[in-house]
Amino acid sequence: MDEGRRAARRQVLQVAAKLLEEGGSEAVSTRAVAAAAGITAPALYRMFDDKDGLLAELAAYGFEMYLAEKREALALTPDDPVADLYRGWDLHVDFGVQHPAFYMLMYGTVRPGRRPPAADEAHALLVRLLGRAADAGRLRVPVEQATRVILAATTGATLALIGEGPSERDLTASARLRDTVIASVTTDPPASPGSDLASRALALDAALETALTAGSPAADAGVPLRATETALLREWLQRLAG
Amino acid sequence: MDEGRRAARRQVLQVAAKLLEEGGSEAVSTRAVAAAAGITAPALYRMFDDKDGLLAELAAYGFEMYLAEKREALALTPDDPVADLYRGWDLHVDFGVQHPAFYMLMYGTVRPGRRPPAADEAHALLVRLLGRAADAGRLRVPVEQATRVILAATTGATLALIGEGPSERDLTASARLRDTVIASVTTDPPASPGSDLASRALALDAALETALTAGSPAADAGVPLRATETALLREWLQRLAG
DNA sequence: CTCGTCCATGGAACAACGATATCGCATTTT
DNA sequence: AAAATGCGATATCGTTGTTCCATGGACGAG
Repeated sequence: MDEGRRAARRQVLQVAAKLLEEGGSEAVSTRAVAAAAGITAPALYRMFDDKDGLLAELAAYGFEMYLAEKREALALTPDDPVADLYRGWDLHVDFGVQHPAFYMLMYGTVRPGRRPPAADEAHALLVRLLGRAADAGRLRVPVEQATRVILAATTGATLALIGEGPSERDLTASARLRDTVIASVTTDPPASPGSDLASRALALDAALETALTAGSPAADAGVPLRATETALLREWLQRLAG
Repeated sequence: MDEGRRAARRQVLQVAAKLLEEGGSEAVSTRAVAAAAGITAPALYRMFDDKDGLLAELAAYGFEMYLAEKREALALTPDDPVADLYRGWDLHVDFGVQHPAFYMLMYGTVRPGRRPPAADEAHALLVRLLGRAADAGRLRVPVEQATRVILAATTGATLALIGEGPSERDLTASARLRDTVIASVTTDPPASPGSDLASRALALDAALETALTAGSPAADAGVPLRATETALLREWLQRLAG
């Protein structure tokens, strides 16, 4: 009857999860969990060794919920690895603001020595996402480094959002940080040569314009071309941009 | 004799800080602090109302240390607001990894309702730094938003570094995130027209190169210039870059 | 069917914690 | 000088994490 054991554990974890979501981490005491689960304190101590053991399994339970949500939502996108990164960020932040106590338990409790082993699954999911991006040639840094950067930024943004009350919550900062960080580790989709040429030509033309009109007369001292040459150059630039 | 009160408070806070740094947050119990400070529990409860009050003032004490370090180090730079942002990031992270327990108390304890009032000083310092950058025209987003973005990214990076053991600590991720985030809210320094021209000319030349060598022969279909014209254009671009 | 052994169980208890009331003493006031 | 007042320390309360020990039931042997 080992199955009964696991079912009992799961039921205890469910009631502990309910206590955590409703009353925060302070509501999760061994006595409260045991009483709410209809068992006695020593029984709970036989299931999970410590309170730390209970909290560790509770965190694992949270990661299960998190991964279930995330996998379900990510399965919809067929194959755009970078778009999956954006969706992954938003799902992570959403989970954090909708389950703040769980999120604090899962990501906010950092102890210099301890690393929650349950977090490795979520870590692996992010690594897999980034691995697919790397396989598609859309990553400009190693997967390992991209993982660290994205994870740090995501948890920072989520914890900041949790810290603000639900009223003054400003999602634009999270969105900005998301766009910036993801753009910094990924590369743009292969653009058509024409548009790339066009933008660069326009930029060079604008730079020439400012260089020529900066200091009134004889301003072309910084431009190592004759006036006729720059004129023809700018005409070609216009044609490239067109 | 109100001064004696404040001196006593300060001494209690100092011994509490020592307990915190040596034994982590678990070592900071009202009894331990009172015993180590040579006072009794009720005396400690008269100085600070609650344990939360003690922890709040302890966090304020930490922010004092933090701001002292930061102001001292930042005073050295005369006036390059964006460089100050980089230094501010590194100082923040350094403080976090060197005082993990204090950092967790100051930045890691986020409760949906409570905001530590002592953090406002550090927040104000960052706002001041960003305000100077904005005055210098180096900010491309409002100060408020830049503050949120930088603070979230910094705390995320620092908490991640604290979470890793002191052995496998990887500072490159923090540096990469720092460069990315700061670059995303600031604008490049007004470059001299010459160097600006040079970089843009080089970029356009590279784009031309890829456009020409992309698809084997007759690749100049996307370049609306004759072969001789592109040759002369590229020569001028080289001269601009030189 | 009865008995004995083994083991999970749960009530009770221990230690430490946050927090407070009661008592004694010193100082001040009339 | 006697009463009043304010302060600090001892003792205490309720709660938490954790464990001990007696109890009771399950299960195999005779």
